[in-house]
Amino acid sequence: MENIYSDIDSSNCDYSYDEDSRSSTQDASPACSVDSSLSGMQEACSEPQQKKRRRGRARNETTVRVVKKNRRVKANDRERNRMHSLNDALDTLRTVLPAFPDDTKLTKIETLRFAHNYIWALSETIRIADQTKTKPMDTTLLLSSLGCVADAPSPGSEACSWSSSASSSSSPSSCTSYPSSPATMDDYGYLQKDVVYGFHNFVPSVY
DNA sequence: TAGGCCATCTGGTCCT
DNA sequence: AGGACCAGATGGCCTA
Repeated sequence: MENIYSDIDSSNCDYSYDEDSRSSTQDASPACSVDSSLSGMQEACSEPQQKKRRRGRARNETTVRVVKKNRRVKANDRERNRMHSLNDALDTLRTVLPAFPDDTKLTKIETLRFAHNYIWALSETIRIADQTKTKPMDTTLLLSSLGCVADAPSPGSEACSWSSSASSSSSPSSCTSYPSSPATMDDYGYLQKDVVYGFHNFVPSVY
């Protein structure tokens, strides 16, 4: 990607990033040390030799560059914080999702898909519970409604697998193909977890 | 070593 | 004008 500051005369003050260290944030250091506040950048980079030539115009150009650079650095900082907050939200989301036995951290896309399907599963649970209000709660029925085989063991057993006749109730649009879901999630390959149980069967969202 | 995931930078666009 | 949001590009790290 083109660096907007790459046209800066290196004999003057090289504000352009080192191409090799550009992407590493913390250690991404421009050739001319620039902190996020950019305070004192001009002073640190300007030299008496440069002050001599094309004084007025050069200073304007430099000022413009510094202003641009300042904005860019601030924008980068904001973007970094924005992404950090997004990651924090994902972490929070992970904490309310059932954990995998091997404690493997879900990737971002896995977290979103899992959450999506988990919500749908819980909604189905509520729906079935409402339907059977007059009867005592039946775990087997719930599991069946969630797509697990009728004789599925309790969550925690890896024997719980998708049934080919899952609930016909309305589900999120991306889940409409659940009834035709494969017996094993490996067929989708969305999540390469060896041990999947209970609600984890909902991880392989059909997108 | 290839591929997946991730963090970061960057410029464009939209919104306030 | 400046901030938020977004998507593309890039490079590092890790794993099969």
